[in-house]
Amino acid sequence: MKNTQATIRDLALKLNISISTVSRALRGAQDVNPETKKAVLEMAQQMNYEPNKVAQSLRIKKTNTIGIVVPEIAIHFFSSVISGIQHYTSRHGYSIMICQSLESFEIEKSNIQMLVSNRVDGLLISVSSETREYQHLERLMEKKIPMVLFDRVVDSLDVSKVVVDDHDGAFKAVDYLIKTGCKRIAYIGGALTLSISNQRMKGYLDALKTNNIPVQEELMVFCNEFHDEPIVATRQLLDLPELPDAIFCMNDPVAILTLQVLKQRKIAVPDEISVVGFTNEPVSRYIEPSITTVAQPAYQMGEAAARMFIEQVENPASFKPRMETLQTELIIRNSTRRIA
Amino acid sequence: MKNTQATIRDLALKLNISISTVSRALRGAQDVNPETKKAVLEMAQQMNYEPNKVAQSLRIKKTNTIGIVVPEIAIHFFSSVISGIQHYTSRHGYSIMICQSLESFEIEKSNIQMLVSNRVDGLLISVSSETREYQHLERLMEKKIPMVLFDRVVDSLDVSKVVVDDHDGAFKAVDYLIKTGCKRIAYIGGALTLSISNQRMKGYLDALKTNNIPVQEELMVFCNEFHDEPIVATRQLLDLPELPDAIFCMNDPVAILTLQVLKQRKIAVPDEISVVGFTNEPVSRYIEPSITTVAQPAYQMGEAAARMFIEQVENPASFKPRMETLQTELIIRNSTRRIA
DNA sequence: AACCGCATTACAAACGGTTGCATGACGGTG
DNA sequence: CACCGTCATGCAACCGTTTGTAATGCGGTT
Repeated sequence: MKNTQATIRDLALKLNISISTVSRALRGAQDVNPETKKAVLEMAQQMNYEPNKVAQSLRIKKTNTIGIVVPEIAIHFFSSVISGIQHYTSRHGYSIMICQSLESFEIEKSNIQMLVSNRVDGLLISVSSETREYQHLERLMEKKIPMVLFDRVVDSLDVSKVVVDDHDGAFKAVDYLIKTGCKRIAYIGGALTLSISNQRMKGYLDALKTNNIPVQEELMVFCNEFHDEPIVATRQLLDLPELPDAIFCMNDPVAILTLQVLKQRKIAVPDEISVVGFTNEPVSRYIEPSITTVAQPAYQMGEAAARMFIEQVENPASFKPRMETLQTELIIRNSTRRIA
Repeated sequence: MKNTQATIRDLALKLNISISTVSRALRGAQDVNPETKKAVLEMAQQMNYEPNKVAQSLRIKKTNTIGIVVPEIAIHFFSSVISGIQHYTSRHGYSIMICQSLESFEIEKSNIQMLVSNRVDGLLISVSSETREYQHLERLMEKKIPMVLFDRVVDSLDVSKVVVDDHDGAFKAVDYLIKTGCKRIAYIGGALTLSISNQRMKGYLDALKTNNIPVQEELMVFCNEFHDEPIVATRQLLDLPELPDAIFCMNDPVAILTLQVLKQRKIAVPDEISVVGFTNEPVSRYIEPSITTVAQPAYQMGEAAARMFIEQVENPASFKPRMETLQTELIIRNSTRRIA
């Protein structure tokens, strides 16, 4: 943003024509003499002119920038989603501005405020695990700022969403565990305020029900964060009078911690206890034992969210919020027994 | 960017005072009556006013946005660097705009152009592996746009840089291998156009030299990408008349591929061949065997780059480009033998 | 010669802020 | 009473574009 940057006015001065003509020439308008146009383009090239998007944005009231809020960028799942978003939006001329909430509600709010202040054309958001009020999102809706929620969505809001079929993913995982002969299947989940936690738990419960296995309250534990609590949770399960024969973890990081505790206690996986994760983080493939997990199509989720967003901005009148559900895939590895 | 957003003019109208007074009140200027100020702030609150940063940026010629270009966001190392950058810059009021080059020179150029067009206050760049001309960066320097290169830097340019002591890291790794008794140590590296490849190779060579081990050309192979070529490279090494007793890989992904080939060929690690990686990706800790690797302080690198950048923008006159070198740490795991 | 239509170009007003300078009111001073 | 400094506020220009509308020139008609 230095004075070294040429402006449209500089070009006009040099060529001795008006600013508006230069502007029209640059954007290839119809009613400008081919020769003038040529001269302008050459001069632009020569003076190394770069259009000032800030001025453009102000004038046309559109920044061609989209704001993204994720809990943490360094989590593989989210950076993959972002990749997907970027792949799609960049081809439509959008830049992206990224913020991390670091799972803090306050930071999430200020992130959004900042993005709105920067007049992004819309927002793609995955809410923090701390978020349980939604006025900040409702305000966006009032202001008619296009928004798409992904992965960590808010059920009660009538906005566009892209999610994974968490219920089905969990169901498939637990159903598989049962087919391998497991009967006492435990569940380590997240706070039920998060829709995904809820869905995964329901999938777990439904799989039990479908297979006529009674639900045991003692086999269900919940964590608010996924660094320390899962360790406590696992120990709690292992201290039960009767051991579980499988543990379904709500995501891979939890599964990894669970495996560590099992290793410490010298419990054989999968012979004594099977473990299943969720997400298919790259690690889960390489860890010993490799983890059976429910793969989420992160990149595709990003693309889908981006697609919905673009539809929405290009067609604000006719667009109706909708929810898109992506399917998961159960990836069978070595932390579970084989089907007999 | 809808008409639903209140402007400073709307506030002025409502309060029946001038635009400039509102502006001054909002930014807490000195010479505005406390009461007026209070009224303005209240009205702003009430009307849900959000300053338009686009207009601000245009006027003050500063966007408080910084552009980042990385090869790929979904690589843990880079997303960690970005985390570090964001942590530091957000506290200084900067937003970040992120682009991925996907290791393509052309995309890298267009990324940079786009960011310049958006008038970011500066750029933090890690160049693509394809990049071997630097006019696009030189142009930035001519335009006096602050820039900091990190990790994948360009030696020949006189700009600020943050790197890891690749030479030392490689040296420590190879030296350790030698201390564990290895004598025929192979190296799988990247294209020497990348400064980091170069430095790591030199570290390898110097470690051999220091320990009076002759360099064998046949033990050094180079890859242009890290998905398929490392597999070929490893096989090539294993087909030598005399097997190596260690392989030093230029990064963890290569090490993982190497381990796979070794597993296929049923060669015991580390008993027959030791393997060392570089970067300390999270996977390398969990894979079997866990990989001895040279840890790079990614997050700190981001912070350092951000710090240098801020210094530069806040103090453009006195700032001199400099290079900051961060130290690595050798993390010993199970892919190498113990020191006797 | 006056007029018209057409292609091309210039003018000027926005967009939403910031900021130097002028203005006005007011109390104090000589 | 004229003058002055201070405080608070308003005016207007500006940032770099876009765009509706007016102006210009010109060849062709009547």
